[in-house]
Amino acid sequence: MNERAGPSPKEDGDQPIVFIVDDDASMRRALTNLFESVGLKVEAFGSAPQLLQTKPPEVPSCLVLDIRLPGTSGLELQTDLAKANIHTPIIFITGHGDIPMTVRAMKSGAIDFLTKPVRDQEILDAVQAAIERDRKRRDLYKTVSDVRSRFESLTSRERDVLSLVTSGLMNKQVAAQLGLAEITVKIYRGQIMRKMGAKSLADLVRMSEALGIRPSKPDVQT
Amino acid sequence: MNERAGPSPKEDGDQPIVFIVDDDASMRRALTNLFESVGLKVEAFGSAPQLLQTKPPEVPSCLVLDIRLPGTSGLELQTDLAKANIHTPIIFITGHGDIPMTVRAMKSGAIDFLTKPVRDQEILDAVQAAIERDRKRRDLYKTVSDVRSRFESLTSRERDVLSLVTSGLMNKQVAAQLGLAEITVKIYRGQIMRKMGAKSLADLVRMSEALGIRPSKPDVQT
DNA sequence: GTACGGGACAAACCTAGGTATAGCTCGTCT
DNA sequence: AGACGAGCTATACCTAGGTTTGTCCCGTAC
Repeated sequence: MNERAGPSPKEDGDQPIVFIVDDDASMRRALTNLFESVGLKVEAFGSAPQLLQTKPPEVPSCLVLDIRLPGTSGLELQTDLAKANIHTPIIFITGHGDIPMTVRAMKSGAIDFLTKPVRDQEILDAVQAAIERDRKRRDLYKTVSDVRSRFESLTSRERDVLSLVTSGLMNKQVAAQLGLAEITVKIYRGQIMRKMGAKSLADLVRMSEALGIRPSKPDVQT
Repeated sequence: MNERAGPSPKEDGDQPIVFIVDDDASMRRALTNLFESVGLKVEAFGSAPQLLQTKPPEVPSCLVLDIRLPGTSGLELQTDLAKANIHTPIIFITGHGDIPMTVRAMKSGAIDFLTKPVRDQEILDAVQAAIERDRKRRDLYKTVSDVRSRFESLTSRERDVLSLVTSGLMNKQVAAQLGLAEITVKIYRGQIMRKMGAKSLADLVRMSEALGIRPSKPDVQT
């Protein structure tokens, strides 16, 4: 069913995966067939703990959850995943949901909440949108965590200088604030540019924005 | 009921307003009393067109909408407001809502969706959260639109230079790309700094980020 | 103890950024 | 026609940014 023919090193490069969690085996089968019919990889589980035992996916993916699951409910699973810092987009499916449930799920970031019977096109669209969102989220995350790891390679003094420089101060002002000589700041600044991989001050400013190193305000003078 | 005593110039400085749209007069009264009891200003309407006739508020505010309204439904009103570029947070109240309605409302940005009977504390919390969100939205909007109006005072050449400078190019590189002399770029650059009210290149980069003037990527070299 | 890395600084040197003054063309508004 | 603003440039001058080479102190890991 799933066309994985053993340890083939290529092939699953960026192939998205749909995870299904539903206690109803016939539902799992139906959804699996549906998703595979449009070329998506699928992994299906009967309960929340089974899903949690697998390692978080490294490719764009989404979850299709029945809200009523034995043991951990779909909503609890959503909370647990959020706590575990796993932000795979979730699509809920429900037979007997109510409005407060829906609101809670949507407020917690669910991308859709479908009621049974689910039309094929409806859930395919939802899955497509969810995977697209996850792809974007992953792209952003990759960029930011790359910058963060560079930032962590800075010494504490270099970080001091970074934050003052990106806040717009001149070298001499940075030096004054840190009680250093201007030449020292210049040297640190060069080291920062190299370690951060920034080609220009503009790059550095953007990186520090991404890291959340804010000075005060998008400072404007009248 | 509404304690506005004529044209008093002070008093409504940043006083938030709750707008209510509900065709049930007794419900309007109950909600109005509830909100006023905690010191909130209230304006209540019986239908969507009545609300649309008033000018968009200039203070943090939120909407409390019954989803079933005569004529334009709550959901349609939400869409209309979005089209009119009015992004006041919306709290829906419903007696007989269903899940697809809820999902649609939440996907379109509603902050909450409550079912009757509504507990007092529940809706007060929702209103508080909505007003807080609107306050933040307004703050951000004010900052960005200030920057945008400065940007609009730039000549087209100045804008060219701005985008290349904030993308990290040196003056001579900007000059080469635009077919100008370096000195010309320097002079435009100075004019840009003055017109934009930027105290430093870092400021200018942040402003261009806020304006969505992106070069390509948070450019990193390995 | 010594080797190593962080932190700090200096002299010398070069490039980049930025201002003031002045002068030119071109199109448009009056 | 004349004034005006955008666009463009030059000379001259000054400040800010940035690298290289070399030196010193200190704490810690081996």
